[in-house]
Amino acid sequence: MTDTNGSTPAARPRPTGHERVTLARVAELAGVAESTASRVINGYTENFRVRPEVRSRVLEAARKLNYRPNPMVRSISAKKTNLVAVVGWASDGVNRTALAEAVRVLKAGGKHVCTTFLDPDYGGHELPSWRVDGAVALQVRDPADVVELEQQALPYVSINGHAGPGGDAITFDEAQGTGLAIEHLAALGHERFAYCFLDKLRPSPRGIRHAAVLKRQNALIDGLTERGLPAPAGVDAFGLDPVSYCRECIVGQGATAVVAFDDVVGSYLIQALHTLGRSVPEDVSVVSFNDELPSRMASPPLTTVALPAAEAGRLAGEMLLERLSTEDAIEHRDIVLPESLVERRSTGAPRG
Amino acid sequence: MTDTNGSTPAARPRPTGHERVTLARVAELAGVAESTASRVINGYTENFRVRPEVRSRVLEAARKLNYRPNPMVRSISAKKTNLVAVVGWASDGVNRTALAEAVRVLKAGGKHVCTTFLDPDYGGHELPSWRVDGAVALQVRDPADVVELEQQALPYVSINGHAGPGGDAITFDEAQGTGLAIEHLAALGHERFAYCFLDKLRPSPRGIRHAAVLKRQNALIDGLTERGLPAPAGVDAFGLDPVSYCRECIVGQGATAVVAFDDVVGSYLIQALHTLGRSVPEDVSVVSFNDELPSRMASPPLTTVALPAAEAGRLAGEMLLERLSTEDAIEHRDIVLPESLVERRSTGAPRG
DNA sequence: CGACTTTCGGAAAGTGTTTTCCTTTGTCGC
DNA sequence: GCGACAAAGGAAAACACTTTCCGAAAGTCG
Repeated sequence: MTDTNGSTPAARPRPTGHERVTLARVAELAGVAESTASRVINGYTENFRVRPEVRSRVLEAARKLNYRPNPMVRSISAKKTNLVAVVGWASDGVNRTALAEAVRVLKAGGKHVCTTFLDPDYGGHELPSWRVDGAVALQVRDPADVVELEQQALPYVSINGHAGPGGDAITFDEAQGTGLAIEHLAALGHERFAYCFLDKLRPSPRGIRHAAVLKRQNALIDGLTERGLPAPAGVDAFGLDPVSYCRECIVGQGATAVVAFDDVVGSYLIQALHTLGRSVPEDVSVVSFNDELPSRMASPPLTTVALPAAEAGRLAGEMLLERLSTEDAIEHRDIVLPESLVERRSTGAPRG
Repeated sequence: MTDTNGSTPAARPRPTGHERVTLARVAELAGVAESTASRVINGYTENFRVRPEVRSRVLEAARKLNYRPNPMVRSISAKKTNLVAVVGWASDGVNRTALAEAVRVLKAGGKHVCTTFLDPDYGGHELPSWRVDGAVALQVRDPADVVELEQQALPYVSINGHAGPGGDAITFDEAQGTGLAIEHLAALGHERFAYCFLDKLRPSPRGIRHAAVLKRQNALIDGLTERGLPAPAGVDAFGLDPVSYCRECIVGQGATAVVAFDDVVGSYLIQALHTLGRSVPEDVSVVSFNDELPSRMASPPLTTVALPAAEAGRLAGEMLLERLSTEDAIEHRDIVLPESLVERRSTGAPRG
């Protein structure tokens, strides 16, 4: 440190690498064969015993050298990596919750998890080139996004999105959830609906929107049609800020009930309606989706359709562990989880 | 293919694995040695030439077998993995923007990036056990979070957080940014300030809060003291919803200017103040931080202190690439990026 | 005391690539 | 026609570990 160019003129200081400490060096220091060191360090008990003295000598040597086995090498003979990739991008709270839960389950099952930023918005479509044992796919909308997984016959579970024949899909029943919202609002006496997404709130570089956007919209259209109610306003409103949206698509169209794409959109709507001098729920009722924090923090708190995100994540983790633990082929499973309505204070009977 | 149980009765169908296609199989099919196949596939030109015919035979064989070199094995002799870990969790928009940009730069530099969910909230503190060449650390607050990186002498760059002597730190000048906010508000004539975090909005399992929460708060306290103004209200307000906060800490304390921790908090404040019948900026001025989307969508749009998140990410990526490309030790760099004030419509002179 | 079984631990093969070091073949100048 | 030299590509070592196979020492039983 003090003498910068002193002692070792030829040997450059290798900040990375550090003359990697290998198993061979540990074995040498402990005075045993590599195989013995390997078995001691991995705690083998079958067909192998060592005297406690040798054992501790090996462990001591490993500790002293700060030995870290190279898992890359380890995985080459094991023919598995214990790595699970997350493909796709957890763009919102529901996906993040589900992912976090799936990761928790997978970690508890001894797997390592790493995301790859596979979202096309974040650097393209390549499969993780470092081999993984399996994958969790997040909200894949385009079947093309899983062909790589299918081709490599990699076990995978798709959350909130599409899965091919080689994987499982866990999705939310958007039609049923939207049905709950319609039912609730219709029972209160609403007849004129609007659907609100506020696309400017979530700029999507590739222009691909959350699959749920369309699903909820279509379910709403279908549900209203079934009940003989007019089609919702606002489905083709793009590029509007919240206040403009409210003016044009709610007030302007005489809508008394708004189905908001999610809680964040719902929160903005309430705020914008206030700005326009309308109150919620007296003038306009708002139902949102997801039951995330914003729905509770809004004033009034939002009536919202809750998605079982954590359960989806847990299931995904468990199903993937199951696929990883067997050599046998498991056939495609398609699990659709029901949504539920959480009634808060943003909905009420329409005026008059 | 036609005879399902014909030739190999013992060999179970291995859904995973697929009898991995190795370089040896490619070489065999092409009728060349493994070494030749390897060199062709990697496009070697130095000290090596092949007849075009052989070259194309190899490439054709690789294509036909859908050959993917095993990067695990490759990394063992290369002594590097081309993998960069992201440790920490991109909890908010600023960190996410910075991360996305860093990832973009790193990918452009030929690295693979994978996050490890190293946030203590998401599964504990272990270092990625699969070897990586370097790391991007996100908002590490506790120096203990980088000791592993230091110990392994891994090149790393810390964004919006602490770095030890072996890494670089890129941070935002929160004191300077907060100073801009104070200056702006003081110039308008405000004297009674509040600081608002709304902790309930961001539940943090481990109870560790964003480092910026305290930095901005302290900078505000110091800045006000310097100007001989009273200490801000609301710094010790915990567990309140937005409306309660506004009632107790703003209206109740006679504050006319609020510094909000970020744009989301600022948006909620505006909404809550409306609920209480106060208008922004006539009754209360609000300045937030980050300049994310919510600041533009709020009504009125928020005056906010912008953080150069993308630049931080870009710098982080470039500095890490630099560290990765050289064997020489690079000494610790500490880069502090200035913040800037974006004036919108949530601030004005206090009433009368 | 000899024939066993344990116990302990080393030697070596295998894992899929890269890379170094060769050998073989063809071409050119004479 | 023959030595030299380049072109083309194969054989084998190296990489860091795991795992199988085996041998020697030590204990156990009749």
